[in-house]
Amino acid sequence: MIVDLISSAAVNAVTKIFGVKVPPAQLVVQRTIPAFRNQGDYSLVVFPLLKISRKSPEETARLIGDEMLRILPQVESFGVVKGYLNLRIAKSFWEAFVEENFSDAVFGLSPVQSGDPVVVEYSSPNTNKPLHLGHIRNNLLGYSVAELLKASGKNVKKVNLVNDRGIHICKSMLAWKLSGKNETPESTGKKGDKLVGDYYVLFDKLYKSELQALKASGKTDDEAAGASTLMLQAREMLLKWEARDEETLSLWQTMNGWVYEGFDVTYRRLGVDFDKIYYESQTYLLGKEIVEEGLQKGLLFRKEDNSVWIDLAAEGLDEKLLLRSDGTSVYMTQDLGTAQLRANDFAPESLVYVVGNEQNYHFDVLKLILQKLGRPWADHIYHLSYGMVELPEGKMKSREGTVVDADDLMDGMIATARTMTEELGKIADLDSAEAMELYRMVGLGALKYFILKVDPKKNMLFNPAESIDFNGNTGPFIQYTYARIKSVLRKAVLDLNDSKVQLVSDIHPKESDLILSLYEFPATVKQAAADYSPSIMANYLFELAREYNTFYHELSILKEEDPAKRSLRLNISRLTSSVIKNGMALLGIEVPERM
RNA sequence: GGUCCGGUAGCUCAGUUGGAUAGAGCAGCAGCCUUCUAAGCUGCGGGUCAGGCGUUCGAAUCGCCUCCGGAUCACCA
Repeated sequence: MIVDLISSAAVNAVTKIFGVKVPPAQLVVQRTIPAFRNQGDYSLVVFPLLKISRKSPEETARLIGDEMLRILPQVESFGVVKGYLNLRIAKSFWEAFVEENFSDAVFGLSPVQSGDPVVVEYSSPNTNKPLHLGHIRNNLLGYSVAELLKASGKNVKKVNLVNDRGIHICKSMLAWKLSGKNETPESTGKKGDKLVGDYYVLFDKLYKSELQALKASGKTDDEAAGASTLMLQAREMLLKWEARDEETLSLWQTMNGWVYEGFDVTYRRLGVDFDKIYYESQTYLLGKEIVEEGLQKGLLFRKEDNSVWIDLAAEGLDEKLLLRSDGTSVYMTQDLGTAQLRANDFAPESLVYVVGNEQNYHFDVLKLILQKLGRPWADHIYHLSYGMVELPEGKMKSREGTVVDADDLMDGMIATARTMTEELGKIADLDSAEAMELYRMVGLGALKYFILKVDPKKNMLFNPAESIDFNGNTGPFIQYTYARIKSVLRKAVLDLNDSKVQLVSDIHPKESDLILSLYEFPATVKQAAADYSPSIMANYLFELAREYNTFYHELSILKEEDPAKRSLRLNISRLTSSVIKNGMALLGIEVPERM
């Protein structure tokens, strides 16, 4: 990297001039701000060196600049503003960069390594609840982070953990049994996950009216809850399930099967996938074994009522329950089992959990328990904690019907993309299948970009009343830029073989801005992966597209007379297109050849 | 109350390990299609970076305090 070259050359220069070897960390090299781009491309901040040089900032910068010019052939000239040494990188360096990479279809992407895998868990749905906007954020983040890690050279395994058992699942089963009239996805035409979700809601409704009736007959809240026959039946059903009762298991399998079919449809549309799917019904028993192990090691303790706990007061946390008094497992028990299973399955380098920030405490505890149990891999558990998606009136609540359904939202985005595209009327010659494909790409591109451009750890706002934009800092803007480049490239087939880039004249500022940005793509991939932050990639791509558009507007490409310039611009265009395509793919966003 | 995370333009958001005059988009106003795709480009207006104190040559960024918002502290998941 040129930044590293500059940095180490500066260290040598300082050593030579002032006789002091400074740590490279003290030297800040950054892209020159637009106001001084006439002086250089990268800037060295010399303020930290004043104590050593004991000269004015300008004088210090000049001395270092002179020496840099001598020892670093990539530096062509320099300028000084206050304590900033602005270095102009030689034209030949950029020419060589473009020439080397313009046709590299995987520029900036590292080949996947075969080392120990990074296991990324995301999605993790509850089979009672159809996917909503919050899940969309989770899925997009998880998918994108996994792709970014791959692109930075990691061996990545994407896994999903399905929350398929427990009292809540019994509730929807019970409601269906009591008043389902044998409805199926086929008989109703409903998506399986929606059908089951409806029964979950129905249970809640029936339960509430039962409570109402009990309270009307003079019972207190607690008494009513205790007397509820519905809740009693749900508990009985859970016991039957744990006892492997055939009829219960069969209903459970049938209804979960409907849900999985429904989820698959949504996952496919979202474009996310998994290498392995775990089910809590298959991990909770292992969790119980781990609790047993903890008891034997004296790490956990049993209360008089038979419940099992861990005391984390020394770590500043509370006592935490690991097994109920009736011996059944809780959330934490299952997650212990799941983590162990994953460690057994993959011998992973690290375990990444994409889970909302409401569970920060849970993951602190999970990691701590596993560490105390002596699992060395527990040190490499990382909770990628992301913020909630809020509506103008606050958090989404399934109970209050304020959730934004994932399928509905995607339908809406695609419909808007269609309206918009038809109004613009540029693709009248596409057949209907191609057109539908374009609407899908653009609609989903807008949605995905809207979500991924925000820093994961921050809460974000979604206002259903204002539709997601298609202009400005949006997915479609970047897709449009791609389609625009491809249009130029289609018309330039012959010129593209001309791969030699040798300019007689200077590089235009718009060209060098763009090249500079392209040059930074590989580092951006690494940065985004290291920070688990797709938003870094999203914002980079927006800047790149914006720079391309100003470049496109100010300079002609195909009509440029000078063949060397034409060739350079075409090659820059081609490289920009592949960076956009590859970068967007890391966000799970497709780009159209035309739009 | 304890712990954690936020607070940047009217709105939605960027802002790398502290670096130059804090940036985009939307909304508003004014321009640009007989010329490679106008989902674009150019310009204008818009800021006490919640507030205060401190560290530093230099603070939106680091530390302390205060205010505001959110999450969490369940024999729910």
